[in-house]
Amino acid sequence: MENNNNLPLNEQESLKELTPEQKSNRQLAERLFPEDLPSIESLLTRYPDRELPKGAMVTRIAPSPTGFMHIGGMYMALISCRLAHQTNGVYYLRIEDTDQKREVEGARKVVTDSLHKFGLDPDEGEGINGVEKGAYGPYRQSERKDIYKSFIKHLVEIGRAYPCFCSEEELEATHKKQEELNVKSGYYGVWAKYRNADPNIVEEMLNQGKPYIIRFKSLGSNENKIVYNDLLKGQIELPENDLDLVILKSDGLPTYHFAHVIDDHLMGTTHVLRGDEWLSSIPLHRELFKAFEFKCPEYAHIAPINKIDESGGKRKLSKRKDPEANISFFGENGYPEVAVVEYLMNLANSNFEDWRKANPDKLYTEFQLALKKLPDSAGPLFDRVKLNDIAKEKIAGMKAEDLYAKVLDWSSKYDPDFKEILEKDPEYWIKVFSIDRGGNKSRKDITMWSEVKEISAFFNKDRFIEPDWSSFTSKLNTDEIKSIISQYDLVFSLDDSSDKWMEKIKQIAVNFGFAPDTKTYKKNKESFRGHVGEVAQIIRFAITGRTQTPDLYQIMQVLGEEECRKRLTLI
RNA sequence: GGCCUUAUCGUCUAUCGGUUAGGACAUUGCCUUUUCAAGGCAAGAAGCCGGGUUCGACUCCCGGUAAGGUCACCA
Repeated sequence: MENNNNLPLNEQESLKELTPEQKSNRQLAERLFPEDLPSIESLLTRYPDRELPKGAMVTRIAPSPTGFMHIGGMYMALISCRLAHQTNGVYYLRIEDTDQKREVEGARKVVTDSLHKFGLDPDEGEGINGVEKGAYGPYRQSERKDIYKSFIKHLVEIGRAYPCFCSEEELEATHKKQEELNVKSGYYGVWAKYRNADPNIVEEMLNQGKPYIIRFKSLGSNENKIVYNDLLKGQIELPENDLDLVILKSDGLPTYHFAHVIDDHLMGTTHVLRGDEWLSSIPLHRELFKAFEFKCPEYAHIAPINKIDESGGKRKLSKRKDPEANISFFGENGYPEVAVVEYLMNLANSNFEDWRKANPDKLYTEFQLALKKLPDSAGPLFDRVKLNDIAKEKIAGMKAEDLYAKVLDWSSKYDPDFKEILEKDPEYWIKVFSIDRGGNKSRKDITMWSEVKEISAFFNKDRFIEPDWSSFTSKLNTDEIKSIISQYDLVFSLDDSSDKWMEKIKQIAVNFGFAPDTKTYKKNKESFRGHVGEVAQIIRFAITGRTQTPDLYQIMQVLGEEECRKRLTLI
């Protein structure tokens, strides 16, 4: 059995020899936490140091379950994952659900599913099946209440934490007063009402059942500086923390600051990668680590992904205003996940794209991500155009079969109509997707799966719409266009080789006063009305209703003779 | 307002005192081409401002300016 007050026996025996202050602290701790809590010693044994090879990094991603997976969170997860795995370390997931107000149903699943989708499943913590793995759990902060309480109780015992009964109004009032007096605002020094409160008063408040929170008793001074070395930003001088900040909320859950210190210590995190909004909390966190005599992890404070806002300023991608802030945006539009990942890799280490160019076939995980090369600037702007380019490149490199599978998968979720069309004749659609695909001259015309239906609409024989010739501009008149098409209808054969096919179009072009190729045309522009391209364009438009398509010869091969004839006689 | 961070082509960035300031995306042009793409080649495009230090500064220092962050019982 645990003893109740977490004290080694010999100290318990010498309880009587404590100073009055120590004694009262211990009584207070007992009064505040009468429940049976695990002892610090037992916790420290329960979470032993990790046995990892030298240089191994233990990283984590610690989202709060808001039902929304931010692209910035994914960026952080990617970097954390790469760094840990590159060093044979551990990358784990911890759910930071200490804010009950923000609790959203099914939010954890959004996190695990998103991570899974992008190939960033954690080594420890909750997986897609909802089951936790790993020996350093539980990995949900709401399930670690007793752990936090044990440590807070310890802090009270040693006089480094105390209850505060201030109401919201009271706090606001001090803040106002501080503003009037033009002094630093916050709960500190003389402004910390309950910092050195009379034990009797505290006891009375407690007896009255007054609501309270627990504050950390800071020993720092705003006048002093601490020197901190950020993995990204280098050496930074910050003022010491002197605020008695809340560590345990009235709902019995810890604040981020406290949970961070306890969890990252117990779980053996070596490198904390987090948003740079945390940078100014470093003095507090350092003091907290010191209070427990824990070793401080290394930190890298990473700037968020931004966008230009309405007024021209930079702002973090916003959950409410920017659809692309939500990682699900990319799935809904049908971006290949790997394109998003590689875009993010590029943001993380700008030399990634050079590596990618030199190693087009390697997995991105073979790239050595350098912590030192993470940008230490103010935060990049999200560049959809650049992402699009990467996506096009990725899709162009895919096999027709894989493309079919991906588009089918996407459609079954977001476009059942297209799914049905695709499933009707898989072989046909794979042939469609094979056009201009493979080799190094693949078309880069698809950015996301959602575009495929529209781009390949003319391949859908059942729904082919008669081309709208009024939108077609040509130096040829309607009669000539009609004549070209009917002439072509007479001569074309699907048995023709691509050369022969070309020959026939050239012949028609010549009949109508066009040069058979661009070279001839350019040499002697005056003698021709144009070159064969313009005639081919007419046939293209008749067959597809479009001016931009892949190779027309192959299109006709896939469409088949009957369909081609049908379309050539429509006009 | 205090404290902290950041500042190079339109965008992401390289450079760690001496470079014609490099690359990628985007843009434009040319070549190639049956169209459209792709591809190849090329062009335009940048050191916030002002002071220092130095033989020499994008790089180091100081000041200004601008942008971002932080100053919660949210993380």
